[in-house]
Order: sequence, then C-alpha cells, then structure tokens
Amino acid sequence: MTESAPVHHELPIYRRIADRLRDKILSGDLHDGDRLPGENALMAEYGVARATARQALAVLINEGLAVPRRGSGVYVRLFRPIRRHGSRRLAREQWTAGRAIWDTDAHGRAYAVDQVQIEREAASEEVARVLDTGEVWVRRRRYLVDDRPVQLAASHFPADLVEGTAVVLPDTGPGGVYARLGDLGHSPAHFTEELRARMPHPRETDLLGLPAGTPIIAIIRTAYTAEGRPVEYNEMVLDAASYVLQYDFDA
Amino acid sequence: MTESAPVHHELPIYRRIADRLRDKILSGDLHDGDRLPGENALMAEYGVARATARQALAVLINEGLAVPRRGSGVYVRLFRPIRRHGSRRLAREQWTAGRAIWDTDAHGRAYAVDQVQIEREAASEEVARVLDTGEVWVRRRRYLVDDRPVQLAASHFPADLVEGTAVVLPDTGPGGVYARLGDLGHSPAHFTEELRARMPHPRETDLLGLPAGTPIIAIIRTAYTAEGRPVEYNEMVLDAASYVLQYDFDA
DNA sequence: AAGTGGTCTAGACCACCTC
DNA sequence: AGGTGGTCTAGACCACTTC
Repeated sequence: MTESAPVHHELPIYRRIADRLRDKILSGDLHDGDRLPGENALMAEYGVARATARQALAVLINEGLAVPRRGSGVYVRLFRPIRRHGSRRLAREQWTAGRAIWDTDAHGRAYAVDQVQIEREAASEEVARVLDTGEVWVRRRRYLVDDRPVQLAASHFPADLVEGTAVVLPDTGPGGVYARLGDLGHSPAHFTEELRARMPHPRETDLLGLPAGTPIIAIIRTAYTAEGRPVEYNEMVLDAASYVLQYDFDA
Repeated sequence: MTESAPVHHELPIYRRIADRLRDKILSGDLHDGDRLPGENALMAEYGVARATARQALAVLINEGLAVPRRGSGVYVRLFRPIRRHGSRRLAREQWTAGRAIWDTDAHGRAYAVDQVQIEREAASEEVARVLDTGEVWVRRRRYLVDDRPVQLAASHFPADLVEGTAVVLPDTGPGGVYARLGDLGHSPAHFTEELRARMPHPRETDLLGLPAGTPIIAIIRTAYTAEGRPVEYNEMVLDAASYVLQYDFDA
C-alpha cells in the first residue's frame, strides 16, 4: 500500500497560539500596554515546551504587535503616530513665517533635536550625481517627540553654495536652512521625495530605539530652486510606527 | 522605550553570527540569490547548537535580508523595486489619453490584474465619513508584476454616483475609472494620499506571498472633484520590497 | 525570593528538495 | 539517499524586574 494520505497541513502549534493571541489584540480584547500571557502561562495552557511558547510570542513581536520586557512580561504595543504633511509642510509660508517645519508636524507634542553634527565631506557617488558637486556640507541630527527618537536626518548642501553661511552653523536662525538658502538667492521651489520602507539596519535600530517588528521609512528629499538647481539632498529615516505621511496633489 | 544603560554586555553568539553574515550581504561579498551557510555549516564553523545557528539565520530572515527555502538552503534576497509616481502618475493626461495608470508604473515589465471583485456594500464607519454616504460600490483587485503579486487595492465609490455605470463593470474601458468618472461629470481634480508602513497581517502575507521581514506600505488615497466632492476612497497595500514611491511638489 | 524573558545545549521526527 | 530547513521536547544557567 504505497498510496499515502493527502498531506492536509495543519498549522503548527506555535502559529495557532500566535493566531489566537493576535486575534485578541486586533479585536481589542487586549489593549495597548496590556500584558500578554507569558511563556509559563502558555506552556501550562497549551501543554507545550518552553521553546514553542517562545516561538509563538516571537511571531507577534516580529509583527510589531507586542514588545517583550525583560523580567517583566510581554506587552501589547502602543501606536501613536505623528502626521507629517509632505506637500503642505514645505509650503513657502511655513519657513518664510520664520517657523521651523517641525512646528507643523508635532503640533502640541514636545519635540526636540538631538545629536547635531555639521561636517564638510566628500560627497558620495549618489549625492555627487544629484547635487552635481564633489564637496558637500552635511547636517546630521536626530528628532525626538515626547522624548522618544522618531527620525534621523542628514541634509547635504553643495559646499560652494553654503560655505561660511548660517546654513552650516548649529543655529540656522528663524525659518531654518530654507530661509537661509532664500537669503542667498536660492530659495527652494520644487521638491522630490523618494520613499521606501524596509526593516532597519542595526545602527538605525540603536539610534531610534526600535523594538523588533518595526519597519523604517527611508525618504530622500531633493530640493530645487525655481531655476532647477539642486540645493539640498536630505536623507531621512523615520520610525514607521511613529508616522503617518500625507501628500496632497492635483490631477 | 529607549534602550536603558547598556551594562557593557557582550553580544550573544547568535547576534555575532548574524552580524557577520549581514556584513557579507551588505558589503556585496554575498550577492542576490547566493546561498548562505546553512544550519549545519554554522554549527560546525562556530561550534554551536542547532538552535543557536537557526536563531542567527532568523535574525537575517526577519530583517528581510534572507529567505529560507525548505530542503534547499537560505538565500540572499533579491530587491527589484518598481518606481511609483505619486503625483505625476495621476496627472490628467495619463487617463485622458486612455492609458491605464499602471502603464506609467510598470514600464516595460509584465503586469497583470487578478482576483477582481466588484460588490455593493454598506460603507465602513471611516469610508462613510470620508465619502459622506452609507452605501458604496467597491472594486477589489490584486496587481502582479512579472507574475508576482505586489499590491492589493480596494476602491470605494459612492453608490448613487456610479450605480449602473461602467465604473462597476469588470472592464472599465479606456482610461479606467477616472475617465468614467469624468464622463459622469465628476472628474477627479485633487488627491490626498495617507501613508503608513507596518508589518503585514496574515491575510496580507498570504495574498502578497510575502516572505518574513517584509513590511507593507498602506496607502489611503482620496480623490476629490474640482468642487471638492469626494468620489473615491482607495485602500492600497503594497509589498514594500517591490516599491519605491516618488512624490513631486512645489514650495 | 520568585517570576520573567534571554541565551544555549542536545537531542528527536518531519517534509521537502536535490542528486 | 542524504542534506536542508521546520517543528518540538526537556533540560540548563543567566540577567533582570517585581514584590
């Protein structure tokens, strides 16, 4: 009797446990910050080995739905995004009014800038291609909202354009770098944002303090003057769990 | 929470193995499609137990850098994104020229639509709020590029607006639904896209055939006529590994 | 002190792919 | 047939949190 039975795959135990827990989270049965049943609880409830219980929890952790806390438990994850307006926020009125762009984003919530680093560098191949120059000034910094890091950014400017100006000073003054570029007669007029989502590299995980299962959104924004001269190349890395991006445009 | 005071721990073995493999991938030492050292190889090379070798590989898999193939090995992952233009692609010339929007995106590559489903439904709370109606027609479908699913979409239209029109037929004719809305005197003129990135739910994982470690990009696009009437609410779910999104706008 | 998650070992059986 | 990854068990020691 060589005939074998159809291989009617059951889901593995750890997947079924994970599915049940996920349902409880997504249905609202378990709320933000609630404690999930721990490894011991799952071992007892389902009669499985510890590794299997862990495997089930790992699924939810890697999906970004739960966060483990050493010595304490596994918790349902909070999700409080900031709304970031792609088009509106860069409207000229924003920075000509002397306001920082971040006022537009983090309305009401406490925000801060961190780890500011300003350096003159040789441009990478890609930056050199876009900005059409070999030497750039780079402003790197980290943004925090409610004391939690949410974004990394590295703005690149053609060195000859900004050398000796406030663009390369720690404090760029009212309206920020865009207002300063305006002072120099190079007001940004057109923007391109190129956007990807992926899992973070270890450096990004550290700097943004990301739990497992949190993707990042990588944005490259290029700013052009009305004459079409590129004046800024800005690489941003956003904690995806902290953001909703919005773009408005016409047909 | 941000990582608390790092008590100068050494990295666990599995992390160090994962770090070395990641370096080989990111440095280009290992290329797309190359086979990584397997569990047995890692056990021998580092003198660790099987579970530890697996744990190291799991890190890379959950980062989206590697894909396991049963009975075969673990492979470096391919990354061939499609460029999707947020603003330009919806320019009126596109659909008034009778072209499908997808011609703009998947230039040159084979694309297809799949699992088309057209139904009249009661609007969800959110859709009802945005479209200002309780009854909607919904067009659900899946997009494929090079025979691989890359996007799910569900377009919602106010029922009274599109009842009995080509908008709710399988074939919407030249220029697609936007051209048909134009025929009805409701040409879309303004768009809003709201965008998040997160790990997929199991249903999305299945429909898009996503390997572990692949986030999705969820986009909600709302289309408005020149008079400000909302005429479409489109929920899209994109395989993040398959896309680069581009938005162009002015200051 | 007790409980939690983090790491690791040493086995086992299975389904699947490749040769 | 032999190698690969997928699942699972039954232990162990550790660091950390909570009480």
